[in-house]
Amino acid sequence: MPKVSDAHLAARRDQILAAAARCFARDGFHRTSMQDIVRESGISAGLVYRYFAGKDDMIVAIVTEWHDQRRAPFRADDLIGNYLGLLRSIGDPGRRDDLRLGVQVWAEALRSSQILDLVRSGADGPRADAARALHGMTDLDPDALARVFVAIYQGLVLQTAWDETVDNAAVVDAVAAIVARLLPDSAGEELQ
Amino acid sequence: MPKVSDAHLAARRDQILAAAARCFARDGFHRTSMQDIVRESGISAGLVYRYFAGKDDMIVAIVTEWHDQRRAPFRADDLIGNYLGLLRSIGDPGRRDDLRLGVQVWAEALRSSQILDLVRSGADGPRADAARALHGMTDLDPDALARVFVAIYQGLVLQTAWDETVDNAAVVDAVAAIVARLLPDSAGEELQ
Amino acid sequence: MPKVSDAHLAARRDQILAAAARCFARDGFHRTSMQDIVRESGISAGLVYRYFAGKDDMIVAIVTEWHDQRRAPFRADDLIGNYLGLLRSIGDPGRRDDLRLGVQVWAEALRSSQILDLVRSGADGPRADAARALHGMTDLDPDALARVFVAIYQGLVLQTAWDETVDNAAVVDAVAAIVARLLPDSAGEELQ
Amino acid sequence: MPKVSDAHLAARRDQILAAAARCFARDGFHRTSMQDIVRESGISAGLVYRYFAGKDDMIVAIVTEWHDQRRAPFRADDLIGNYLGLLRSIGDPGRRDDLRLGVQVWAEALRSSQILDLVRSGADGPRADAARALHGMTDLDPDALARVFVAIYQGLVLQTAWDETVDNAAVVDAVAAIVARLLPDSAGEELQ
DNA sequence: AATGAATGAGGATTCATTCAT
DNA sequence: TATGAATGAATCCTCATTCAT
Repeated sequence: MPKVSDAHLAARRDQILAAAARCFARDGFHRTSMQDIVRESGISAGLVYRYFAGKDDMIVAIVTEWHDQRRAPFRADDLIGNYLGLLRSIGDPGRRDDLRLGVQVWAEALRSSQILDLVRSGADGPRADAARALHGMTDLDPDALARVFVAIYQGLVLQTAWDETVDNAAVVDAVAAIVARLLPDSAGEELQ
Repeated sequence: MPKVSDAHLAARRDQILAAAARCFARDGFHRTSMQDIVRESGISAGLVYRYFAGKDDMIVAIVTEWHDQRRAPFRADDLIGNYLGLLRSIGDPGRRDDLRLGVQVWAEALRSSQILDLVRSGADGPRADAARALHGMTDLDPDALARVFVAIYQGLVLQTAWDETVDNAAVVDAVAAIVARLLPDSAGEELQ
Repeated sequence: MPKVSDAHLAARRDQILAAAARCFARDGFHRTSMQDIVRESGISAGLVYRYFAGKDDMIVAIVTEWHDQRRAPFRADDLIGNYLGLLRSIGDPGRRDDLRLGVQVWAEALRSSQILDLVRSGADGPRADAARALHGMTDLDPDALARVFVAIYQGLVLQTAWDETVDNAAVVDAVAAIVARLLPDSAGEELQ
Repeated sequence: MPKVSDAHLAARRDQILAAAARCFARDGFHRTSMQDIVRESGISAGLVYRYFAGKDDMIVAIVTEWHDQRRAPFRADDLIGNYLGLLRSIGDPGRRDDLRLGVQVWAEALRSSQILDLVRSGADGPRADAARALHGMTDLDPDALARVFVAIYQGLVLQTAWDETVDNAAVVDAVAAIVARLLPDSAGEELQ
């Protein structure tokens, strides 16, 4: 009976992960010490290790969660609308830490094949979906075009992480206009 | 006191920076120890500290150099040609470490305002130049459009750093086609 | 408050001690964590502390029990037979952990005066008994001879703990022969 | 040129090993912290790790050195004299820590196969030599007899480690007398 | 100029023990 | 009685940096 509820366990885990995410977003993975996370989470060092085998394990958990939250777009039927919505969400002030964390994850993927696999599995699927959808909508290479759209997303994340004053709406409008000219047929039905 | 030539000093400095760049590209800034750099450079620890005040100073030097090498494009008169050339250079296998280092720098810019300033000063100028040049070439917002082109560059760097098998030529072709449709007037004179 | 029977309490205690003995025999006292014992015993950490004040207390309990089981020989009237039986028991495969634990106890006795007292009180009495019995049976110094016989026992324990393939029977035969030559009068009546 | 002499390096290493040996003899391997060794040696933590890869490596070095110092006896032509000299040396007050360390090593050999190999390789050779030499000197099983003599040595080490008041001379005399009766032919030439 | 030995604070992780349930 | 979540001091080890040579 001292065994606490699963909800409590899950909440604790989230508490640690949230604190870790804040730390990682602020200082990067390898300038964040476990003590930092302990302080930020208000949970003792020993307990953190009951939830995560170590720092690396926590990083993997963070990245996994990060990607789980970002799966939706690129998939649905309203591809372009979803994409533009995704771009728009980059401008949400509440997502600042999210963007920063994302950039740290990108860098970490270059060091850790495990992280790279997570990042790729989160990006390759949607990109392939997008490429498939682009078939027939344009005479340009659909795979290349999908890469370009992903690149725009990534670059905008980066620029916004660096500088929150980026005029997101203007960029989204520009991208929408580009899309409209590249895929004129889709404009009527798919643009929001 | 055997005073050595300035050329010798500069060569030493480059030797250290080159070794550091390899280490940083491989392991990131904060998973690279000074010992790693000492080993990789073949230069003693003590001497490294006569060229650089510390690790942070070395990171700044690396980033400064990294941006100095990337200044040219976006400036010249043949803006679009330069841009596409820049994109194309991402596919150069010899630049792999460069791309990886770049991604690490992006992440580090989120931690260090000094690095952020360097990164911004390296990006803002060209982007402003580009925006100015785009004035009159299109009815889209030039600033937003410039951001989009920078984003494409950044995203392509990231995707290529993760996966060297990216079909760079196809992406460059797609971007060229996009540019041609967005800026039809410029096509004749500026596209390579 | 569900007061349980004394038998239950004793069984619990033995369950913990048996698990601890296995752990200690395998890893030594100070490379065995309380968690190891918790795992091995299947009893919760909290409960372990209701039976033992702490790890040191458990070690004392283990050593006490270990010596209680080893008191018989050297005392009885058939001194030599008992001694040889004791040597023979070292070869019993079922006592492997016992031997290993014994060696750990010997080492621990060098650290803890409490353990040393236990070990000595377990050894000094029998040795004195043996010395007394040897009086008149030999012209050698009885105390020294008793020490030699104890040493043979200890060394054989050690060698067998290290290497279970030791030919115990051959060693016991050799010791019996030595005894027979040293104490010829006793041979007829006392050797098994 | 800041590279110090090999003699200095060796002296440093010995300084650390000597301090470690004192600590290990006092507290055992796993109750001695690296900080203890740092304090005892007067050498900084970082430097210790330039000489030894870690605690385990230091233990191995200690055990290796310990056995190197104990190789001589059992080998020479004057087997019995050497053996008795070895027993006698156990009583040397200056070797107290040595004995204590030895007992810790015996216990550690049960945990670490690397230590066990060292211990065995230090003991098996001499024992085999002794057994060979005993062939023809007695009608008892030479291998078993060799084991008994080794056991006497080990047991005497243990008893002396526990209690420095053991009357070593009396025990050595007793053992000499036993040897004289078991191996009467050898008495004249080999006993000291 | 150049070396690399030396430092000690700081890093991740484990552990004996306690306590709310 | 019994649980196991929770603690935080202590452990092993690494690292940026300095300094005698």
